[in-house]
Amino acid sequence: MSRQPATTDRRIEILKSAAAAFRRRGYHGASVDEIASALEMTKGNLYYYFKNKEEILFACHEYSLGKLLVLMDEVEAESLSPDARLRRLVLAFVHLILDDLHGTALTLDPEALSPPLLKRIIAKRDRFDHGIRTIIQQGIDQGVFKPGDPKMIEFAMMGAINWISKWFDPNGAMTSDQIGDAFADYLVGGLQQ
Amino acid sequence: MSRQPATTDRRIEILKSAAAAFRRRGYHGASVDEIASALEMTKGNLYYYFKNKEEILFACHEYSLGKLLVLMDEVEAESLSPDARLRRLVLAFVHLILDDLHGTALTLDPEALSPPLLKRIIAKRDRFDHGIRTIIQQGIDQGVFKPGDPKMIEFAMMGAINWISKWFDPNGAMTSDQIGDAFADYLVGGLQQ
DNA sequence: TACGATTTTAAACGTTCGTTCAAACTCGTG
DNA sequence: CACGAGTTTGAACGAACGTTTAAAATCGTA
Repeated sequence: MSRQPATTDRRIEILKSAAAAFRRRGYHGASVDEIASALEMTKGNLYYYFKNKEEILFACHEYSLGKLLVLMDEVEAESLSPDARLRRLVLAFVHLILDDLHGTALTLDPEALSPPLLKRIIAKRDRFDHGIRTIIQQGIDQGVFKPGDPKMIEFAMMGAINWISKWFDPNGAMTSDQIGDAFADYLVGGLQQ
Repeated sequence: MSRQPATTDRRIEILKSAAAAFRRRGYHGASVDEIASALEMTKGNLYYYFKNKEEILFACHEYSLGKLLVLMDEVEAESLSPDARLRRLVLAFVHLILDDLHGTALTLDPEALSPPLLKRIIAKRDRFDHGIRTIIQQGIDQGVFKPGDPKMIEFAMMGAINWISKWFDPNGAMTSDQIGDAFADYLVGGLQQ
């Protein structure tokens, strides 16, 4: 286990501050100065760690999607029935979004990225989407899920989960555990026949 | 039936152009000039119809929410069972978003509004949320829906539907009819026991 | 046609923002 | 202590943007 260089830590701090700012105001609404000030650094200093603002947004997406795909790989490695597998993914996804990414997931407007960077993000997201869809299709094929269009169902599920960041209140009554359970019950339970 | 003044028509055209721009680039990412150019008018001219950019965003939200609440009132006036009523609302909601508002609904970042305007938007949105939740609660009480937290279920439903604007492609294979049916099947059908 | 109200224009403004850069500072190591 | 690489600063820039404004154009109507 080699220690990662100090700049990596700093880069991650910047990403967290940037993600928070982007979440609050959107990519164009958040200023570079705002991201830097939250870390008590000057905005010029950010450019020692990142080439420009767009690269920061890109890194945010890479970070989130990376975690998501690791999650997917882990769950795929387990031998579970489609419904158990889907439930585990929903729970883990909700927890990842709320506890780790603090509401940030696929919500940080990717359209703000220039085409070449956007393409790379979409490619990763597609891998995740495809994984979910495959599980749904398997569930339908095996008769544990009601018949339906896996693509539409997956879009609905992902929308429901991604939307959480719009209403979640860390100081509110609902914990991420409760939200995860409620969502799994509704989104996966509703699929079972 | 009195004809509405010409300025009203022009205002609506502006709102449509603005909504499209806001949808593409977000409120801060879309420029006033972009909104005006699409209508072949100068940006200065916009200020004859609206006080400022924020008022345009506010009017977009008022317009959308107004339609949503009219919808809700219409459905409430019909005497239907909770499941039929919820299904009708989901279908109408999907159609409203896709056919009429062209993907715009509660997605146009409301957080960009200043507190006083935001408050008015939230108040309207709450009325709609409450209406949906009431139907879900009635369904649970009457035993046609599985037990669950109406608030979480409503958040999940609204998230799924609002998210449609992120992936919908007007030139794609899915029509708004098909999407509506698929969503109603999954979101309402999954609730029935 | 002529008048007044409505609508549009084009230029200018003040500000904010992303980015650059040369100089200054920090800190571990020889 | 001295050196040099790594890091931070603060000021400056050019461009983009929202908004204002006075003048011009348009249009309905008498």
